[in-house]
Amino acid sequence: MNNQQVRVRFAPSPTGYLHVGGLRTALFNYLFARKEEGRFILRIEDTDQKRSIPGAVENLITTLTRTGVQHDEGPDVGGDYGPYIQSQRMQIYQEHIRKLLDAGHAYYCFCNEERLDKLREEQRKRKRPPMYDGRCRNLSKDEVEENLARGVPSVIRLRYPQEGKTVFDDIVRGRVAIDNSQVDDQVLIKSDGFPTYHFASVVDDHLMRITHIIRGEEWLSSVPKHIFLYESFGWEVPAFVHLPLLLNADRSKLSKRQGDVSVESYLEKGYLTEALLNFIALLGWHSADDREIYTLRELEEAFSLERINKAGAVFDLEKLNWMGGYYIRHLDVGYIADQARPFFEEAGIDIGDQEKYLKVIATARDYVFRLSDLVEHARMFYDSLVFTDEDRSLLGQEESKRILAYIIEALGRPGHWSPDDLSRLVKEAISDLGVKGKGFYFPLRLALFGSCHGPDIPTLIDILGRDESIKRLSRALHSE
RNA sequence: GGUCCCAUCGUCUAGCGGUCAGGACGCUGGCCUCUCACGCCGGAAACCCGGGUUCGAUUCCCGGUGGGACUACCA
Repeated sequence: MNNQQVRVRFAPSPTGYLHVGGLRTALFNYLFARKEEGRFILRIEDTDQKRSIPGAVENLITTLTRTGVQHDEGPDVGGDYGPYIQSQRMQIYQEHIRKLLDAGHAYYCFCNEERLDKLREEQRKRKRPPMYDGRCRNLSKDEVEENLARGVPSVIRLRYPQEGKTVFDDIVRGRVAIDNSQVDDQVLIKSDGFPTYHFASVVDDHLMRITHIIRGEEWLSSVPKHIFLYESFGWEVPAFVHLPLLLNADRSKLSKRQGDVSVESYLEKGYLTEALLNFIALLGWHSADDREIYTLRELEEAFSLERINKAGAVFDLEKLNWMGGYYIRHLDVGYIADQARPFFEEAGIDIGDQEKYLKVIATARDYVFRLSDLVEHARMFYDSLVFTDEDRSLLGQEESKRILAYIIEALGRPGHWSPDDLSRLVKEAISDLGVKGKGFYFPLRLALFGSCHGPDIPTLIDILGRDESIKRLSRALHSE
């Protein structure tokens, strides 16, 4: 497969949402494809009828697209190797299982679930690995025909060799060897006629000309089955790349129950896709230098399979938060403002004044790590302020009143107030009134912003504008 | 239980025989500043254990321990 074009795929099952581990897998596939000028394919693995959820495919595509991890071929955009939804490929699986059956690499099995359960239970009790005992492995042709004719429910199993061992090379793990005696006669076709993952993915990966299988480490131990299938068909075996798992804080495989695992939920909370992607890229991959901040485009350039880590990586929310804040502060203000707009609309805040809105975002973004938090840090620029008794007591002091009155009077004078003018005004006020430090700033900030702590006074007045500032100061002055 | 995978600060990681074991998050001290936040500067913090190989092992090999994954007619 030397000069072949690189083709990789992300093959999620449509369970309703995109798992962050899935996004990481998708991202690494995507990055490798871009880096190698190959193709990134999206394939839907919906062979489990029970787990398929309506609308899940659309949602998956929407989310993937939102993050920028864009596929070149898939159910929505098509391609030369479709259909890209497995439930629409039943014919293909039927044809291929026939070949396996004819060649003796697969066989019908009529064991029912009850017998299988009992078998496994006993094996477990005897501390033997739970595996199919091969009862139907050597059924005569007649017996099979008869059972089929009688309509006995059946599955089709892989006739996996019981001797020898399978050795293969994984790009991140190196050489891996597994004894064939450890490998089960995996079900290939379920009693409902649908293929299992193992069968469908091998057939599709071959038919779709996949060159590198990049997926989670949980698949590592089933590679021998897959290799045996490729060889049974006489197909070339693709390269394997098993990614380290994403972990909970307790180092178990990342799962819900221990926090959010759906990409949608992070997006809903207002994490920027830029931050999420950058953060996730660093879970299991790292460049040789100390660089950690990358745009998607930069990742496409820097990525390589060789620098993928072997050990699992804990999904550390703290670091994601930091990165979220970093991106909110460093990306273009206008862009951040646009991205944040839906959150303000949802909160019912009128952000019609674009100039003011931009100034608000420019200030508020110093305080947050997600878009949704921007709302809470911007509220006081839009809503009328609510004072506590303690606030009133501070505002009611003589000195506070003098300060407020002074600024009200000054702002009331005709003319335009630039931020520089406002800084000058503050300095003059301090010297004229003979009050400084917190004694000066706290009442003012409280009156304008609703809190003693926050942005500096010129910034506040500049954002609010002269009229609103005077209004707030006056209200505070008469707040008793 | 069996098989496989993995093992550097709490977390993400750099390291590919000789380094004061580097960076980032978090924590922490300071600076900036009226305050908060941002930002900047500094600090504490790691090579799982035991054998080898070697002049010398975090690094190579073996064993142990620990953790994880898989062990379905789920993917």
